Amino acid sequence: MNYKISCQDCANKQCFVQQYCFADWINRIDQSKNQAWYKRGQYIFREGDRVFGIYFIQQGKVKVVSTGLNNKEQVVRLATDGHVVGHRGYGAETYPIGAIALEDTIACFVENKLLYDAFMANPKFTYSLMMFYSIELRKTEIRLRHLAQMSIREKIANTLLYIKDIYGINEKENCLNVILNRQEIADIAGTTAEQVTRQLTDFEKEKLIAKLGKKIVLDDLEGLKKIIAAHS
Amino acid sequence: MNYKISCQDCANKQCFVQQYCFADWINRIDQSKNQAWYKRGQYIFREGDRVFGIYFIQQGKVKVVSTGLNNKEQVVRLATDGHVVGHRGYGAETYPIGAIALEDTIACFVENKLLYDAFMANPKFTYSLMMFYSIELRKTEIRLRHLAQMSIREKIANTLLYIKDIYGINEKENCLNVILNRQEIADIAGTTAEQVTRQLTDFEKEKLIAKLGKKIVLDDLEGLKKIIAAHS
DNA sequence: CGCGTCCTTGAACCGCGTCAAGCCAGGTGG
DNA sequence: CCACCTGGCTTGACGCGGTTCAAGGACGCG
Repeated sequence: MNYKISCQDCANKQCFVQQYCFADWINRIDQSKNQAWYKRGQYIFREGDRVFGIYFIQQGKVKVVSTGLNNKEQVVRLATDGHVVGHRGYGAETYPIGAIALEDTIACFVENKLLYDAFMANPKFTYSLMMFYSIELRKTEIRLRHLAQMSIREKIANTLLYIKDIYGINEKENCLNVILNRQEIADIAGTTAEQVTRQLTDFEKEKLIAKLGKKIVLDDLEGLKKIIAAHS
Repeated sequence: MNYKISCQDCANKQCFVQQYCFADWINRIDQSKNQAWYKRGQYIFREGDRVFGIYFIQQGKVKVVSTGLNNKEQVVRLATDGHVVGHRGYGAETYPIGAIALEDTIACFVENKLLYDAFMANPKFTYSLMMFYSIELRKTEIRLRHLAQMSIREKIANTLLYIKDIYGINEKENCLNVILNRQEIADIAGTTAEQVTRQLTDFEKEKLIAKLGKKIVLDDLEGLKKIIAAHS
């Protein structure tokens, strides 16, 4: 399965190109875009790679990480369908962060020069991307405060809710729509795998969540929200 | 001193409007912009205020803060001439963060509707703002990782360098171009005033910095950078 | 069945936040 | 000009929360 899905046939109606570019520009982008498949764990790009363009996630789940001391990963953001990753502006030569697929993912790559021309010709496209960044910035600033001020218990409750916000919940089983191990959750929360285990066990005892194999069932959303309520 | 400085006479050549709008649009914005003076400590806007437009800092120094538990402030960003504050998109009704002047500041306020029209008519203007957000996002993501992983010592060294990056250094005395008390530094670093005192004293003993009244002299930039080197 | 990987749990250590007391400098008033 | 006062800065002591280390358990896979 390695054929290219053309923009006309693309199921992702969130795509900024689809929504906001003029028809002839969708065609131009369609023709020169580069589409790639990534398996779970594969890098879409790494810290330090040169920036040649930006990636639109057509379908899948991606984490944006920043590698810190002794290879400790900090997840700075989770992304999914319709989101954009990797655009750090022409100012930056190389990526300050990396992007890794959390499950099988399809991303469309559009190269810098073409993008710039599209920005100049499609005001709504540029505007929508600007808004996207603006919203991401706001979210990141809030996460910043949380990481700085929350206790471990709060951080982990918060992380569960964050994952739910981005990837949603499986209707049938009421569990998080993505499978992450303890270390990966810790990397998002900004703590260690041991603490995640401890807190998840506590949450389970308090009937806030349940474990279903590797899946996490959110039984009591309100209860989790109450834990972080002090941080609004 | 409360007259309005017109865009033609404005000394700030970094301004996105000045740089990237067509002449007739500069005039339109000039006519309807609202210019305001703020003294140190005054709010430009508060958390929860309704969003009516965005502020361009003509001149001055501003901190963007987010009030957490028991009124603890976390500084999410420092801003200065030519920067933009307060634009959180039309999606958000109210400000999730507040902006406070760190010293006397002049800001130009442009209202949402006019802005939108300007975005649609001035591609380079929109583009430049998009880039601005993109860069801010990158910086915030990096700060996120730092807050999550650095020790207090590293956080404070890092904070000093951050302040220097934004506000620069006084050529004559080699000291930071802004006066902040211990608590304000702590709010940026994500720690307490006591820890700031301790570390500054340590840094002074190690000849990395010196205290000149309320000013902080950065004697050994390389030494400070070395402290945080492990976090690249 | 045995091995590897991830999860769990306990215990020890330590960094950091908190509290409290003392200090210093600048400002004010007698 | 000095005494006092106030607010920020400094320093020490203490206790808690969280990281780290280590050992044991559960589960899946060959």
